[in-house]
Amino acid sequence: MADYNPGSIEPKWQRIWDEKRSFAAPDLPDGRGFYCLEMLPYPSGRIHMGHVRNYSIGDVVARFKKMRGLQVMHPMGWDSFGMPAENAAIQRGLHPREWTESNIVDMRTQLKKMGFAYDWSREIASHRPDYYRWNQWLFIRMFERGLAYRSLRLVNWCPQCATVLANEQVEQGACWRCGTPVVQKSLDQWFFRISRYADELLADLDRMPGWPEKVLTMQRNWIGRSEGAFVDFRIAEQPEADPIRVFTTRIDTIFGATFLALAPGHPVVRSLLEASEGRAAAEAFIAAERAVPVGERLSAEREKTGVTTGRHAVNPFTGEKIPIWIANFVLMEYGTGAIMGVPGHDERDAEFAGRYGLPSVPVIDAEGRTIDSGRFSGLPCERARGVMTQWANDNGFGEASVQFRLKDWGISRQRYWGTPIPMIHCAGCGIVPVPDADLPVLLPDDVSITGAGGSPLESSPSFANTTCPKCSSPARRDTDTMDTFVDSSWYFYRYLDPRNDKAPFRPEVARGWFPIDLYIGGITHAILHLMYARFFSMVMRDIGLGTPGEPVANLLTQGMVLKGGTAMSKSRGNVVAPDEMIEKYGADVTRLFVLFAAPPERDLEWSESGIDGLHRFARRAWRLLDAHAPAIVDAPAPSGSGEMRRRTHQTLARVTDDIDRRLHLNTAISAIMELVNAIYLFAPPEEPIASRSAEDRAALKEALETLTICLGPFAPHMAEEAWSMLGGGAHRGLLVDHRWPEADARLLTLEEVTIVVQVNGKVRGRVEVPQGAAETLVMEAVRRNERLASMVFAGESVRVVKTVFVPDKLLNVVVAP
RNA sequence: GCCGGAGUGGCGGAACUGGUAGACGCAGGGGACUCAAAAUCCCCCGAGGCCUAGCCUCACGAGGGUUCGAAUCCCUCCUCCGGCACCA
Repeated sequence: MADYNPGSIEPKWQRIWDEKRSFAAPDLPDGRGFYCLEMLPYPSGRIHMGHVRNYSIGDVVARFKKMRGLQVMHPMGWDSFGMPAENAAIQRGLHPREWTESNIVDMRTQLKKMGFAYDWSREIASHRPDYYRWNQWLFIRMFERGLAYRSLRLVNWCPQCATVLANEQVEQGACWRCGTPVVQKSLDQWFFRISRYADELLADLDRMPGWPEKVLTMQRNWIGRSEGAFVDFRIAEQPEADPIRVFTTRIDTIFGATFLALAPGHPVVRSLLEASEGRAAAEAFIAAERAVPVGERLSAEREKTGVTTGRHAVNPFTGEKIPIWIANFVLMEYGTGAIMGVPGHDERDAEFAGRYGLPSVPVIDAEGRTIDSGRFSGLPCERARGVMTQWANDNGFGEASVQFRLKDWGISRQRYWGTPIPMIHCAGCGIVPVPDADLPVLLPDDVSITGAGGSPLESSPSFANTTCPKCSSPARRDTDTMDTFVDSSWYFYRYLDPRNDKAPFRPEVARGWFPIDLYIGGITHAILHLMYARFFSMVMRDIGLGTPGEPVANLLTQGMVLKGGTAMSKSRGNVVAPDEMIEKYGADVTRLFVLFAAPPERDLEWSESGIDGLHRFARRAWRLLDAHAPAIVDAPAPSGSGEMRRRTHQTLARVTDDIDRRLHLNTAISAIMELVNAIYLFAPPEEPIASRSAEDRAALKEALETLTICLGPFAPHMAEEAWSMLGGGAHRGLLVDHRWPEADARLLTLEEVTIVVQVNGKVRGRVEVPQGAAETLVMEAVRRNERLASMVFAGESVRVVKTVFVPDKLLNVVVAP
């Protein structure tokens, strides 16, 4: 008799799994592979409860699939480039590399203490040259295909972080990291042409049943496809100049256009204003707009203001001259930066027109047909759009067009702790990629990291100064680094071939393991990371790396771990440290709690009494196993069909289905709890089992073994210890290598079943009948039941209208007075 | 505003394909063991009512509908959470 002591059994089994390389995955699966992936952590220093939850969910699935006989790929690594390392360097004078490496050591130790079944031989870390070298290699391949390009662009600039932010990193006009309002700045930047894949990224979403609807919707919104048309408006005062092109989704309302509006940054503005008396006022307006931070500029609440140019556009459909305005609500970033204003059918245009006294002309009637639209009058809107677009096309002043909200991905960062962009700027040759043979371009060490603006790499002469690979004359390296989202966009391929120094990975391993069977991570990555990961997979496919277009077959977005209703965070002081929980309860109980307290996709409220409950359960299960194991080690296989056996197989069936099909890990655990309760009643630990019948002992052995197997994925250490006790010692194989059994279907059904009897749909009683009994037999039983019979067969007063019979479950008798 | 998700006991949550609403756990109550306590084990635990060994009525955000039967399907509405949002 030994108390449940996780402090001793957990390290013991962790060591044994490690020594036996229990979780090593083959480079290539033999056709029965399962890739179970969890989002890799940033090595901030400590594992938090969110990690524990995320990785516990994945670990249950990985261990279960392995026991099911699949070859499981379950790797772990580090998303180890990023700003916190630089901040630590500034604050503590540590080199980002030292800080990062030491955090990795600490966090790896913590993960190992949780007993996660990772193949640690595949561990990767994105800050190491053998990883980021392939970021550079991929960048150059993308450059060669026009997928990486340089462009001077107004960018989102965070004054606090002194860096450029992608649109995706701007949240309500503020920096996603520090919350500082973002401003506009014009900078030469590298971009990835994700827009080239917009159609594919969108279309695939309709064929991804393994992703949550929520995420699919978020991605659809983000891509923001809209169908419409370009229409060219000539400038009345400058008939020889290029016309102004607008984008509209409502060409059917063009007869109601009463003005044309340009974004303040539209390139035509300059020539338009030449010799215009409104020039001074217009330029003042444009200058004022430029000073407005991006976030404020894009806010829908902002008042719509503008200024007239004094020029006019000619509506190609009507020949009418309409005034050209510059308006703050027209965005250069979307469409053509120019719109036609239709106050009659667009709220924003109406607001603007109202302010400046521009007319409003309705051109759609109540039935949704065009009116006062010349030869196009009387058509339903939808049809009018097609006809009018065609007409514009035929006459050379327009064409159908599809616009996307999705912008190309700006990846240049003026930071130190990231992948150096492998490009060289030569005065004679222009922009030249670093030859593959010279990769990786290493991050230099002679850099002072101050946190001031600009790229830290510029402060390293040894880095910045180089020679042109083409002409050998002195040249300068690009001193920006890549957005760290690049690192995490393809890491899951590198796990498959982590030490390959010839290529990012071999195409055959990607083909063999992909797509990822289950990817688990936070909903916070629903857009950014998961969109980029899809994009990269498509790009790598097109480069010929053997990747599928869609890398992830099934996605699980797990909820947050809350305390007191809010996310755990240092600033709120409501953080529960996983270490302390392991110390106090052990890894198994910690795992059980985070899995039991809520279904995986929902938020989970941390509760001290809740974890106590799971601790109680673990000890309870342990007492049973510990008390009975010696007496039933040699028990034979059971042959009967008693209640204990039925409960055992029922539990096995439920747990199997809950993990395999439903991913309802909380109900799987509750099923195991029910089995423990049932075994307690069948064979309390304090009553010796030796005096019971052989069949009882056999049934108990089966129950305890099944309990142990079911506990395996959830509380693996305790289960492994119990497994060795039930096998009479360590000489039987490990539980992690044991085959997960099938429930015996014959034992799942009862000989006698309880049929619910309803009268007019209300439950009125129950009758016992043999399993599979026909309706007539059930009716007989009802007739024998005094109470039910009085309701159903009360002579003249009631009449049975019909019956509804569900075999082995329910009989509904419909009666009328 | 548009799009998604969700509303079930004191609490976390079950109820999968329309078929006994509240599994399992927490909190609470009672009992057993104990000199006592802790630990442990067993039982009770939605609300109201009555002719109180039992039975009835109500109850799954609100209201309607479909159905023999609805937490589950349909319609309308309310609330909360999340995403997008001057995107033409």
